[in-house]
Amino acid sequence: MTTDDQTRTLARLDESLLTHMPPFSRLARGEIRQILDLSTSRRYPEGQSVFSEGAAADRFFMLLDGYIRVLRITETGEQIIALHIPPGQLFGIARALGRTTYPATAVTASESIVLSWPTSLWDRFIAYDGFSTETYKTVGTRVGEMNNRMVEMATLQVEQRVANALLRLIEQTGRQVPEGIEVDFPITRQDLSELTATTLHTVSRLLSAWEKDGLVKSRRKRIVVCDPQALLALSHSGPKA
DNA sequence: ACATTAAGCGATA
DNA sequence: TATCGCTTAATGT
Repeated sequence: MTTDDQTRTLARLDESLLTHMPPFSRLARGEIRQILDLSTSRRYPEGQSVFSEGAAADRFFMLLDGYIRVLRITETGEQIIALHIPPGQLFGIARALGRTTYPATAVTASESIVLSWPTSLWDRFIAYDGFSTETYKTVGTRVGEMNNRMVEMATLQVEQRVANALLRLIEQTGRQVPEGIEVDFPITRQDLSELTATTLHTVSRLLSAWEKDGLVKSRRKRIVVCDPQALLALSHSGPKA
C-alpha cells in the first residue's frame, strides 16, 4: 500500500483469459466481455499485500497468474500461513462468507497478476450461470483443507506436519523439473515453519536431513521434492522410537 | 520431541 | 557492505 501504480488497468484483456476459469467457464463470450470491462487488473511484485485482515471488503479478486499467500497475524505479531492460492481461483470473496471485512491478509508469494471487481457487483456475479456453485466449491475445498490441517496440528508431530505441507504444496503448485517436482514459488524455511506451526530452525534441520537421504533438494527459496513416495511414507508413520 | 539462543557463513542486492 | 536466508551446535523444557 505504499508505492502505487495503484489501479492501473493493463492493456485490454482478452476474453480467453477467463473462458477456462471454472467460475466463468459456463458464460457466453459477451458476458465475459462485460465482466472484463468491469474489472481492474493489476500486477503485484513478490511480497506485496493485496488486502489486509479486518479491512473493509470493498473488492473481490481473481488470480490470473502467480501465487497468493493467505495469512493471519497473532496477538504477539507472528504470522500464521493459512493456505496458498493458485492461478485461476477467486479470493478475497468476503461476501461469499457473509462478511463485510476480509477475514485474513493476502500477500503475493510471487509476482502476480490480479483481476478485481467492486464488491457491489457480487450479486450480479452470483446470477451468472455456474458462478455461485463453482465459487462455493472452492470455498468448500479451502475450508476442508484448513480443517485437515487443524487435525494435523493437533495430532501429528512436526516432521510429519512439514512432510504433509510439502506434499500439498507440490500437489497444488508443483512444477516438474529434472530432479523432481518443485514448489512453483519462492518459499523460505520461515514460510514453511509458519505453515506448520514450528520454527525455521526445525524446518532447516528437517530439510537438511531429507536432502541427505535424497528425498528433497533445496537451495535458497527453492524446494524440489525428489521422492514424494518416501515423503508420503514419512508423513503418516508414527512417532519415532 | 521439540523450542530457543547464539554464532557464523554464503548469497543477494 | 548490509541484509537475508540458511545451517549447526549447545542448551533448555
